[in-house]
This record gives sequence, structure tokens and C-alpha cells, in this order.
Amino acid sequence: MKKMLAVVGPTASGKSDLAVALCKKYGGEVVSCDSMQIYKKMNIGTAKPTDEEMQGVRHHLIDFLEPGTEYSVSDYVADAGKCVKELEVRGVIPVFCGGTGLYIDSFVSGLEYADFENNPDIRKRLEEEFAKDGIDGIFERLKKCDPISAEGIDFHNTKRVIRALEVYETTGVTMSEWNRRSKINAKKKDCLIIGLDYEDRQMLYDRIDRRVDIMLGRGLLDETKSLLEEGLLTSKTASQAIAYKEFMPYFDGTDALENCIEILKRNSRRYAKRQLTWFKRNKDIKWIYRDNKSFDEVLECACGYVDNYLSEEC
RNA sequence: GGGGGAAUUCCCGAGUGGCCAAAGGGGGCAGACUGUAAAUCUGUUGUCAGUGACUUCGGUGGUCCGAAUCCACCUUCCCCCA
Repeated sequence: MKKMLAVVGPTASGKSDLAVALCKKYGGEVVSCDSMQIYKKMNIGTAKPTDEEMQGVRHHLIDFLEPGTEYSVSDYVADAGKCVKELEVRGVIPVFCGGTGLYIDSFVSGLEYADFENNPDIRKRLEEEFAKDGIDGIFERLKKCDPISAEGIDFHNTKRVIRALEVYETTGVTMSEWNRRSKINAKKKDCLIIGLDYEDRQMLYDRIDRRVDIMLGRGLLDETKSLLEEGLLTSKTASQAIAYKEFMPYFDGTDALENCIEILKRNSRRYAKRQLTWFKRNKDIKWIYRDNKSFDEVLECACGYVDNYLSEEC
């Protein structure tokens, strides 16, 4: 199996620059694993790399969907698979880059997503039932038909409780069973994952704060405004992007701009923490703590890992 | 100069004699995660020791078996009159 590289880490840790540099050095192309940069028109707020930042390196799986379009991890695994095949044919090394841990892990671990269609009516019915009667009834039913899932999902985590029951009612097979099967069939891919982080959490948080200010300077408010005017932030996925929803109170006139900016920064920090929690679980990741390192030092460190990895037996 | 009010754990803020290491919120820290994942959810947040002990509620000194809560003085801040 062909080798692949990946650069992961929390938001604002400098993944994009490193991925581009690695592409240039090793003859690679970037395969994004970012659940928001897939969308067109969401540029500044998602920190989508600009032409200049891409430095002529081709980027895949960014900027290819209308913001209203639904997308999910199973779509991603399929798309990334196609993309990697294409690159391998051309002898190009795929360099994954992004902060959506579920996406990259699902692809690399080779999880097989079961081949069934979601039934939106069933989910809708369950959601209505929840809105009307609360979660108790739904949770009780889940306990009866799929005790293993019920055991592992917190009672208050309504989305996941509903999802688990939805899978059972849609397919007649429990979610725990689907998960078991997908694990059995999983074929782990050969990929070196480099993680970027800061030993000093405050340094990361300062970078996040600064980047929000930079986004504002680049016209984040105008971008938000036009997305709102075009009604593009009403869809499920796009509307949850951090960077746009925080300004809705400002445009509604219910909160001051400065407050919205503070909340945006805070939400970005919390997001970064969740990303770190996710990635830290993966013991295969080679971490580079940037702190006071220059970009060249980080790159050198990464190249050390890559050279070592590429020289290993396939 | 006179009158009134306030000072609480990282922040905001409740608590007005024992049930208070102190509600609630924020923030922080840690964690979970298989088709919404930039989502959703959980735990923890004085110190040390695992059913306990110890130090906290601006400061000092009192009252009381017992005080964040009552009294006195001090310090700082806010408001009103001058």
C-alpha cells in the first residue's frame, strides 16, 4: 500500500503552511480534511487557504460544495478514497491536512461505513417525538432494542440517542452491531500523522485570538453578511460553522459587535480544546510542540519524521 | 466636610449565626465520540489526605458553644448632599 502523510492539530496551529511545505519537498498534494472548508463562499471564516498560501500546490476536497449541501463523514471517506487513488496513479503523495478528527481518523483507520441510506423521515419523527415528550421514551426504547449503544451514550446526549435509535429503525440492525461489523472490516491505511500543538496552551489561545482579528481585517463581517443575505447559513452543516453564527446577534441588533467577537474567540478556543482531546487519543500521532520554534525548525522536525517514515519497509 | 452603599473562592454573583469549602453562571482543566463532528455530550474546579483533616469570604480585634453572616475600628471603591 502506498504511503501517505497527514498534518493534524487544533485550529490556528499552522497546519496549512506545514502541509504545503511538505508537499513541495516530497512531491505531494494536499487533501483537506476539514468539514467546513469543503463549502464554497465560506472562505475567510473557515480559514480556507488563499491562492497565495497554497503556493501553487494543488488542494483537494476544498471549495467544491454549495453551503447548503449536506455532507457527512461517510461522504468524506468515499471522496478521500477516490482522491487518494487518483493521486497514487499519478505518483503523487497525498498530504492530508485539517482539523476534523472524525474525518481523518475514519479514513485512515479504514472504517467501512455501512451501505444504507439514511431515512430523513424516521429521524424527523424521532426529533418531533423528542421535542414533544422529551428523551425518556426514546432512551427507554433504545435500551430495549440496543442495550449496548444505550450503555455507551449519555442520556442527555439527545443527538446520539436519537441517531442510535434511528439507525435501528431504519435498518433493523442495531448501531452497535453496525459498528462491530465496520471494525472487523476495517483495513488500516499506511499514513504518518504529524500533530501540531503548543506545550503552552496560552500561546495557542493567543494565536486563535489574533487570527480572529486577522479574519475581521480581511472582511469576515462582509462575508458573514452576504452569506446571511443569500440565506446560505440556514442549512444544518454550514450554520454550525464557528465564525458566522456568532455574528447573528450583531446583525439582529441584539448584541454589540465586541461581545460577538469575544464569543467567537471563546468558541474557537473551546473548539481547539475538543480537537486536542480527539487527537490526543490517537497514540500513533507524532507531535511537534511549536511554542518558540520558527517555521523552519518545525519543518525540519517534520521532515525528520517523514524521512524516517518513507525509508521504512512498505 | 456630611449622608448612604459595597468589599465573597480565577471572574461575575448568591449567601445575612450552625445544614457553607460556600448556590448559579462564566472561564479554566480533563474526558467521551462511527453517517449533523467547527456538532453533541460528560466530569472536575481552596489545599492535603480516598468516608477525614486543614486554610478561606477586604484587614485587625471582639461577641458567641459556633461567624462569610453580629459589633468596633481600619483600608479601598461607588453613589448622594455640600
